[in-house]
This record gives sequence, structure tokens and C-alpha cells, in this order.
Amino acid sequence: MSTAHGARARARIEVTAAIKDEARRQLAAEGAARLSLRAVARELGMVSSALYRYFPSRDDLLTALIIDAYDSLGESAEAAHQASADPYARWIAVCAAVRGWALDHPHEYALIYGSPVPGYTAPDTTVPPAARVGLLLIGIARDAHEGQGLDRPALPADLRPEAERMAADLAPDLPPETVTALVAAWAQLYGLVGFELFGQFNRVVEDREGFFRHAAGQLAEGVGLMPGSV
Amino acid sequence: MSTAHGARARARIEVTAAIKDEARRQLAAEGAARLSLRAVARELGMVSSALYRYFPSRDDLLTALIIDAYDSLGESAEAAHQASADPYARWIAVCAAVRGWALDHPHEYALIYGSPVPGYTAPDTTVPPAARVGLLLIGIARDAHEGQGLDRPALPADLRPEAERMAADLAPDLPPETVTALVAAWAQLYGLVGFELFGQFNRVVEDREGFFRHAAGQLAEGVGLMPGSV
DNA sequence: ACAAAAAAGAGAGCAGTGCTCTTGCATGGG
DNA sequence: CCCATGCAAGAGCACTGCTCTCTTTTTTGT
Repeated sequence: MSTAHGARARARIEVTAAIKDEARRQLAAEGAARLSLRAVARELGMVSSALYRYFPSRDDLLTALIIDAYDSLGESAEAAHQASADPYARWIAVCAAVRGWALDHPHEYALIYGSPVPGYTAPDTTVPPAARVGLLLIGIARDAHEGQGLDRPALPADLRPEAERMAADLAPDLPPETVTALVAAWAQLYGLVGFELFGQFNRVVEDREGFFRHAAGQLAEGVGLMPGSV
Repeated sequence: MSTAHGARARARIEVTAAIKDEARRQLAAEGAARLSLRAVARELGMVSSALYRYFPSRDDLLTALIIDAYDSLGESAEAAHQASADPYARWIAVCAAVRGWALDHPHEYALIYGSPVPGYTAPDTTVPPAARVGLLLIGIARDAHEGQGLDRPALPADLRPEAERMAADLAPDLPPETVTALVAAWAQLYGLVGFELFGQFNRVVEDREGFFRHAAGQLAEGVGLMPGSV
């Protein structure tokens, strides 16, 4: 068993953390593709083969960083959520938090929401932390729904089954119209953030912050959240 | 001068094309990060150093592929544009073409709209081909605008200057409200496509095609295009 | 037409990468 | 106490991008 009370076990935890820290530094500085196991080991004063005792491959190290990144983003978003009062303000705050986190951690954002590293497929371990922001957005819609109801325009007939399936999966207490709008807004949010972060707005949008605020407000209204609601 | 009528000049063109073709094959098969100059050369029966006579670095080869990818995507979108009649149908068709092209060329899509390859910044050469889809969307809005006018809700006061600047840059004949909505819709479109392509919709959206159609319709209405308009 | 210049290919070599295997040492549990 | 396990170290393999030199081939200027 890996009971955690040996001096050895403690050392293992510390070394593992040190590796992740150094890897995160390199990730932030150079990006995922330039993250090198050998460089991490070198910086930590250990030989590269020793590092494989802690992470069996580069992909495993990346996976650990991905999970941490999702959690860090989720924390930022949840903090912004709790700091705001009404649903509309919360929506804007969460969107702004996602954007702010992305601008602060561009390479980590690229790691989780950019192109997946080729040949690499994230294991299921990453699913729960990846869902945190989505769950937050759903929660906001739920609060608003309980407050006053969110009337969304009816869905086209051919999308109803899918919409009902998604609603059953994600938020059985919300109408399918709202859930569909939520999923779309969720993806679109990351379109806005990604375009700004990856330079697609260069020479196009200057006032990034103001533009984003406005677009996030439009997204909110798209899921039925209105500025003045409870 | 590099007057183009020598046997050598012709050979150069052919070899350059062969390199790009093989590189594209590897890109499609394995992704940008696994694209290897040596492997391309090996496959072409030449030694790796010879390849540097054609592309001075791996990044230059990638840039060539990026430009080709933008052009290929632009062509698909333009074909879809011409095959449709009214502005709303054109909008949906162009969005669907973008999605279809992305699904057919996932690694090339990742190359141009995913995380930029770290340490790499695209040169200005890529700007015009990158703008093709955007220009198409602007054109659709312009057609609809001439037809009947697109009344968009008024912008918040603090965004007016930026919106007017964007309109002056991108489409001086369109109202700032429409241009702002267009830019947002443009980014959001790629959010939808990227989420589907990069697996974020796994276990969430099943009927990807239907969901996308609906979301694209919402985007259209967001810029003021209505299903029944001229 | 012929020599000089430019362009292209071939090969060796450098520094770096992920990863594996073997060897030696220290530590913790029975 | 002692042996099995955990860990570190080093050598080594196959690969990468890229540079440099040397030779051959083609183009161009006189």
C-alpha cells in the first residue's frame, strides 16, 4: 500500500510537487510543445531517468498539468461567481473570470482548450475538473429560472429530442430550450476567449475588454438572463 | 533574377509542391507537432539537408501549410456562399462549410485556429487568406442590409467608439451595431466548431450536426439575419 | 563557346529530445 | 538484522532541427 506516513512517502510527494512546479514554469514560459522532461530534471538537479519514477511519460506529466489547469480555472470562475449577487452579474463575472484566467495563463489555456497535443487523448480523470465552469453556468441559469423563469423561443422540431436528451443529462430541472442555449453559449464563450488569446483579433478588435463584456452580455441574454432580473 | 523559364526553375516548383504535399499528408495523419522535416525528406527520397534549400526552417514549411489551409477553408466557404440564394441561407451554408471543412481537416484546422505552435508567430503573409471567411460573413450582412436594413439593438455607450472604429476598418457602409455583432458571431462560430472538433462536446452533445445548425441560426439572428428575409 | 557564378544534392556532425535498461546504493518493513 | 523494495545515476537507442562542407549540375555573362 502507499500509506502516506513514511519519510520516503513524504519525499515522494515533495519531489512530485517540485516536478509539477518546474514543469508548470516551463509550460508558462515556453508552451506545451517545448516542455521537456530533460530540462525539468536538469533544473531540479536530477538526472532525466529519475524523473520517470514519478511520471511514467511526458503525457502523464501533461495530464497532471491539465488537471491542475482545469482546477485553477474552475477556482477563478467559482470565486467570481460567489463575489456577485444576481444571476446576470454572476454570468458576466464568470465569463470575465474565464477570460482573465486565460490572459494570465495563456499556455495553460492553450493546453486545455487549444488544439489537443497530437497523439494525446486526455484520460477520463480530466472530465470532472473540466466540467466545473460548465456546471457554474448551469447553476446560474438554474437560479434565474427559479427566480422568474427563462422563456426561450421554441426549438425547431428536429432538435427537440437532442435538446431533451441534453437536458436530462445536464440539468433535468431546466427546460430543454435553456439547456441548449447554455451549451451553445458555453462553446461560444471559449470562441471569444480563444480568438482574443490566439491573436485572431489582432488588427480587428482594439478594446478587447469592452468588446468581451458586451459579447458576454449578449451570451447571457441568449440564455435568457436579463440585466435587471432578480 | 529568378526568371521562371529554366528546367531548374520548373524542377524547383515541382519539388516545392512535392514537399508541401508530403508535409500535408503527415500533417493530416499525425498533426503539426509530429510533422518532421526529416520524415518528409526521407519519404521523398532526399536527404534532410537538401530540404532546407526549399524551406529554410520547419516554421517556414508550417507557414506555407497554414496559408494553404486558410485558402482551402476560404474556398470551401466561398463555394457554399455561391451555392445559396438569400442571405440567411448563405450564412447557414457558410457556417456549415466551415464546420465541414474542419471535420474533414482536423489537424489543419487545429493548425490555424487552435493554439499557435509555441515559439511561432504567423507572419503578415497569412493575414489576407485568413480574412476570407470573415469577409464573406461581412458580405452576407451587407447584402441583407441593402435588402431591408438590419436593426440591431443600440450599443452601450462605452462601446460606441470601438464599434465605430471597427466599422470604419471593416465595413464603413454598415452600422457599428451590425459590425460588432458580426465580429462576435465570427469568433463564436469558431468556438462551436472548436469545441466539437477538440472533443469538448464528448458526452455532452450527440447530434452535433443538428445542434450546430441551430446554433448557427442563432448566430445569424444575432447579426440581424432572419430566416424569411430577402 | 567557355568560364565564372549560382543553385542543388549528399553526407557528416552538433545539440537536443523521449524513453529504456542496467547498475549501485540507501532505506523501511518483516 | 537483513533482505526486498524504492530510488538515483549513467549509458545508450532512435529520433529531431539545423549547420557546415564538399561535389555536381545548371545557368548566366562575356
